[in-house]
Amino acid sequence: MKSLIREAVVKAWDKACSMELFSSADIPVFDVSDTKNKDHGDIAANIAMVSAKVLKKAPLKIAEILTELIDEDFIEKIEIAGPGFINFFIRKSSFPPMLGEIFEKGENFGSNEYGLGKKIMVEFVSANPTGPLHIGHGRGAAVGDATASVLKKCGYEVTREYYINDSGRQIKTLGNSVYLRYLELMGKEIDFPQDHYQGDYISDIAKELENKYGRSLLENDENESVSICAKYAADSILKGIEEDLNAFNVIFDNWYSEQSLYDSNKVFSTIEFFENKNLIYEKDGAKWFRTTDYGDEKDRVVVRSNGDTTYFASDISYHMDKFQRGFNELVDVWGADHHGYINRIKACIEASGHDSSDFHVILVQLVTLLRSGKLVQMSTRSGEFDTLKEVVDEVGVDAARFFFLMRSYDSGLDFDLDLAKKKSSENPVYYVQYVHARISSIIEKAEKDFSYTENDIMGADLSLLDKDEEIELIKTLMKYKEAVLNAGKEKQPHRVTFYLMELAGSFHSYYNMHKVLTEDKGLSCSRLYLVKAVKEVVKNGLNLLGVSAPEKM
RNA sequence: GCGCCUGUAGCUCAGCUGGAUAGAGCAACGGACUUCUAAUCCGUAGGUCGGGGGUUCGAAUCUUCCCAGGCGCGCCA
Repeated sequence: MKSLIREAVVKAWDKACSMELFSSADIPVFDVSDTKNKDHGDIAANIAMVSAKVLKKAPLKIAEILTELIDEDFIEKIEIAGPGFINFFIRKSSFPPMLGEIFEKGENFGSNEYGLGKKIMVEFVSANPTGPLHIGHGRGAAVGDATASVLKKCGYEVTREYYINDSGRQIKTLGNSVYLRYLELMGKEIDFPQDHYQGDYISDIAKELENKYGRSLLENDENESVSICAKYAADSILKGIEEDLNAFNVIFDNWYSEQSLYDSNKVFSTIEFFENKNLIYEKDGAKWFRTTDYGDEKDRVVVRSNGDTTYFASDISYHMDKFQRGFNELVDVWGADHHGYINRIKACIEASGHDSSDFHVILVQLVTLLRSGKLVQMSTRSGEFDTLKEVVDEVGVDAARFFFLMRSYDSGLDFDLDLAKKKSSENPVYYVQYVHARISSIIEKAEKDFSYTENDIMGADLSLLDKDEEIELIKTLMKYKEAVLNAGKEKQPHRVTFYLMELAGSFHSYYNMHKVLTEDKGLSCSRLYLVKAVKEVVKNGLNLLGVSAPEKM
């Protein structure tokens, strides 16, 4: 609709130019937007104000000229208001036919071609395989997954990837932690260091190793045993992570191992590549990347003076590899505490000749858990849970995902466990899902009690949809496309969540105001048509969020 | 000290690529179930958009300086 208005305005502009009413032929950038206020019609354009300067005419005069040159069937009337807004009132009857698109496109309704022809990778969670996922990872998982879904709907070819930090010091520490617990099981006195992994899951893994190897690990060389422990523990924890994610409806296309970057020599060749470009230099026995050349605050070490590469080194290599694999754009979902890392990665991307604007970091802010209005301690030592699995087990996948996506990721989130479980009006998940269940129930009744068939509904006379609430609902439905596009452009999946809450509100109002099923078959079927369209869009949107659309509640 | 994020109704937050009278949910108050699911709806009340300057036809939105909170500033990952 907006694009039709835009076309009409452009047409009028050209006409005005050819009639020499306007001096300039270049049409300035202008907005065509939905109005907030009904008195302002359905759609407003600000072209008169925007072009006042170039045309050297008063906005009201420009608006007057343009409106006289616009003549379209679907426009009922045009008004000039305020400082020069042109307000368009759309003929009511032009709204209901728009619903057809929803059924024609089905699952593809809402999709657009914004990212067509582009490959994009969304890398998210990527938690170290040294312990179970906690609630913060859950937020990252929900945000990353929904972002990926939205991007796909925006035409991108999307890959969801998990980067496994299965190399380096923390894996050694993990192996050591497990080995020590294993020794403990073998009856040895141990001294368990504070900086090792404290959780009970470490002892559980040690027990598994006992079952598998008996006492034989004692006989091996210690280094070898530790590395067996490390490998086993990382695999086992990673498997648990994958299970928890699957249970959370998050499926990755690819699991990418950091170690593989070393095995294939990619880390080394990346360093060499930048050394040849004179972007890596030696100082104090270490190798430094000249990230300050590209806007970073200080240069960063890639190879320590003891010869070990840093995490940063493999991470550069990893990001280079992403581009080499043919991705045009990269999205990384990180915890907010990693924000200091952005500039150095961007620096390397620029240094490698890629455009850092193709690299988007979604910084997900902290999650805190609330029970009975009180903060749940997030320490692993306390008896209270903080793992993703426990939260999902308690509140369910739908509520958890919806809550994570209910606000902008750069706002902190207080996850209220009691609210998430509550089956009442306070809980927004059900507010949206209820729409789907209600409509399902109406349709079932229409078929059973009234014997209205699918054909009756699809062939309904849409001109009967003329109530204000119906037009409102149709307008809201059509806004879905815009919500998806903006969510994709901005990489902000919460826009879809907010849209769904708006649509749900619009539907519930309508439902309470007008009965769908009546003895009047014609009217009933046209309303069923409308309501079915709502059902489609709700399902479509919930699907993007990874939340189910129940038939019954 | 420097950098990033945040500050909008009593609470939790949208709105931030500049647009008209700043929105929603919860909480509060008053109403609506012989009805397609009341997990719902309708209404009332609630605001110096943290504060001051600047940019312009127009600022919650852009800019600058302050104030407050969170996070980050390793040859850790």
